[in-house]
Amino acid sequence: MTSTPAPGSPAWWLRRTASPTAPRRGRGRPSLDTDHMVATALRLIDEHGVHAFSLRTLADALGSSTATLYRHFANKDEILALTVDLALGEAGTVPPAAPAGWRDVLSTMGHQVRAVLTRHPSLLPTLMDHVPVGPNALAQRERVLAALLRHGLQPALAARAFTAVGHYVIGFAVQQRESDGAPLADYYRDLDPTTHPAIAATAESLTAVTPDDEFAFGLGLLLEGLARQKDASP
Amino acid sequence: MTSTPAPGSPAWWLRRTASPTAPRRGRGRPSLDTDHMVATALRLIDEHGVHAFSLRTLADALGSSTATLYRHFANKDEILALTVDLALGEAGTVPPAAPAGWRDVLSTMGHQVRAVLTRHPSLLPTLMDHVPVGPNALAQRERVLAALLRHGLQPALAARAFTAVGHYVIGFAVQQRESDGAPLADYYRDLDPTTHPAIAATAESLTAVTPDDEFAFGLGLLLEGLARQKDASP
DNA sequence: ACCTGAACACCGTTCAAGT
DNA sequence: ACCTGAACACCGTTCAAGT
Repeated sequence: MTSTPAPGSPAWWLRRTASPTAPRRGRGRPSLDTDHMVATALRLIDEHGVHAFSLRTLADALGSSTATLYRHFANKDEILALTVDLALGEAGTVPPAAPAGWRDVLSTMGHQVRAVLTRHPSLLPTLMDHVPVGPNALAQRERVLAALLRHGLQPALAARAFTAVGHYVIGFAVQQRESDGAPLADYYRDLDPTTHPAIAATAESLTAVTPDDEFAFGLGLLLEGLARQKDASP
Repeated sequence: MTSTPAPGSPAWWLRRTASPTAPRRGRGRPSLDTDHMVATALRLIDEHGVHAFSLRTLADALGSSTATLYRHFANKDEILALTVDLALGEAGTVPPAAPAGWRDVLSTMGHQVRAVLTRHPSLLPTLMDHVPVGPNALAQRERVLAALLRHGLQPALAARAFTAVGHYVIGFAVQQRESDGAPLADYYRDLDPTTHPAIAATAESLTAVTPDDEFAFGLGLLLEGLARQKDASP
């Protein structure tokens, strides 16, 4: 009895990347069909949000039918996972050409992933659902980890640092996301100061800084903590 | 033209908490119906996962019908938000009775929220969807921020620290969540070492530590970074 | 006044029937 | 061999009809 791995799971990716239906670039006929379908899905999600994305809308945009989609993908989750991986491929080469050190590697990675999320904010829910383990995500993880090891970080610290920066970027994007057109900080500031004095007091200072400054501040804080850890057990 | 706030949004919570249908504890007849419905929803989600949770299953469990649910809640999102807030209410009193300092406050908060997520892992996707702004979430934020201010943290740093710890706990829970029965670390370790040498090398060290140690390590790292920031601009 | 069966407009997924 | 209309079993939400 062979178990069928759930889409988006590591085992599923292993199966998919090993299968002959996986897109082959370089040699042979590239399966442009699949690539085009995923690109179309990404565009639809960017334009109308992941909430409005259905297999019927994708089939319509492709001039096909929903049943045909199942000849290219196992199910909707697979399409969403491929969409996220396609967007992560836009992150560019991480680390940069000549990183000044491990801090530079992680800082660049953080800003590049943030750029991807800024370009595709609708992907945030899907990105949070599963740890991305598609080919582009794996390639990025490999590049960054290799650079960190090259700069002398211990393996355990390198892995944790990669995860910490990734989580920070996603967490920041969630926090920054507006609800109902008004930032969360406005909501906190308008709370009754007598029942929530501390929230109101701290909300004032929240709106003083720009999102970019806030992002850089938190990222610097994270790297500072990592540096302390590195020096503590070198 | 009055805009109808989206469920789960700050504006929506303002409307709901101000409405007479909101549960009133202490005085008058408590609307045990609503509380019981939310508690049942939480139990169903705990038992069968948020994926299997539908209004029909909730109505069946209550011996009622889906249409009746709409006399108590605006829609499904409202029920999910109330479920998350109910679970957050289990976090206990944060900060502890006699915190040794702002580090103790944040550390306790981190461990308590982690305990909630351990008890209700199925709530993770819902918790990531929206920043929780229900009554229990607000009360916790107020308590923690007040304690941080009392211990001398600047308002801006206190707000950032609260958010950073919250994001860290959620991010850790996502990372720890297993997929397909096998931890993510196993997947990384089994990758081809020739194509992904750095991932394989760092994966070995990932499985060496227990989740509890890993959690405490990362939290300590975060607090270390915050301490540096506090000392830099007091 | 309060509740609800049944309908509505969807959804992901499957498959017999077309070419 | 490849595609797809139509069906299936759902879903959240609404409302006319019951009591």
